[in-house]
Amino acid sequence: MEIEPTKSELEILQVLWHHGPSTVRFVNDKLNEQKRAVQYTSTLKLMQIMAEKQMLTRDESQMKHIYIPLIEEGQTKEFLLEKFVDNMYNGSSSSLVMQLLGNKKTSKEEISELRALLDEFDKNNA
Amino acid sequence: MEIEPTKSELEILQVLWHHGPSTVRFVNDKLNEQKRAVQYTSTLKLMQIMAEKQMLTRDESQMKHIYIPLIEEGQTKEFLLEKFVDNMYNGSSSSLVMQLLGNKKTSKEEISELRALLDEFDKNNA
DNA sequence: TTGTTCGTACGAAATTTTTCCTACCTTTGT
DNA sequence: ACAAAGGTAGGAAAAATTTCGTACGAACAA
Repeated sequence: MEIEPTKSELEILQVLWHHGPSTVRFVNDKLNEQKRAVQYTSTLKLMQIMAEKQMLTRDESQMKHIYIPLIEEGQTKEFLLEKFVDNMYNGSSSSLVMQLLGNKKTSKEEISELRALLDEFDKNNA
Repeated sequence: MEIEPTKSELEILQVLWHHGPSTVRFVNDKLNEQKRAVQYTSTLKLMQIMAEKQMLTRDESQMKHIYIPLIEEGQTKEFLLEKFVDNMYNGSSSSLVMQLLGNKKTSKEEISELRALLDEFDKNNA
C-alpha cells in the first residue's frame, strides 16, 4: 500500500465504500448533504484525478460514468490508522485507547462495546 | 479548540511536547534524526509561522530563541483523534478498536495492555 | 582584527491540494 | 425542431502547505 488518499479523496472513498459504485452526481449529492457545499465539477475533477491515480476505476459504457473504488476499505483504513498511531502515539495503540477512554464524548455504550470486542478477541485467541 | 496543526506542525509539536521548550536548532536536529531531511531555515520558518498562529510562543531574551508550545498535548490529540474517528469510522470508537485488534501489527502486549486499561476504567466507573 | 560559525528575518518559490470556469456533447421534454 | 437540463473534458486559478535562498547581525576562535 503506497496510496495515501488526501482528506477530500477520503470523503469520496467513504461514499463509494458505503454505497458501492456510484456516479459523480450521487457522490456529489452525498457530500453536500453530509459534509459541505461543493460544486459538481469539483467533485468530478477530483474523481477523475483519483481514477488517474488508480484509486478508482470507472465504467464508461454509459454516459453517466460509474466510479468504482480500486482500493479496499479495510486495508486502506488499517494503513491510515497505523500511520495515525505512529505519528500521534509513537506507535502505541494502548495510548490511543487510553485517550479514547478519557474522552468525554466516548459514550458508555461505546465502552461496553469495546469490552465485548476484547472478550470476543480473547475467546478466539485463547 | 479551533487549531488544527498540519502534518509538519504536528511533527514540531511532538518534539516540543516530548522535550519541552527548545530552540529551533534542537527541533530541527530531532526532525532530521527521527523523521526526514529538512533544512534549518525551513524548520525556523515553520516555527515562526506557528508562533504567529499562536500555536507556539517564544522567549526572545536570548539570541537563541526558545519556543514553547501554547496548545496542550492531551487536548490537541483528543481533538485530532475525535476528528479521525468521525472521518474514518463515522464516530464509532469501537469500530476503530476493532480495526486495531484485527491489525497484525498490534502486538499481544498491546492487547493485554488494552484489557488492563479497560479493567482499570471499569473499576473507576463502577 | 578578521574570518568563520551560528542565529534570525524576510521574501519568494515550489509543491500539493482543492476549486471552479468554459466548452462542448448527449439526453429529455415541449 | 429546439430549448433546457445534465453529462464529461480540460485548463486554469486559488488556497494551503512546505521549502529554501539571501541578507545580515551576533558570537566566537584564531
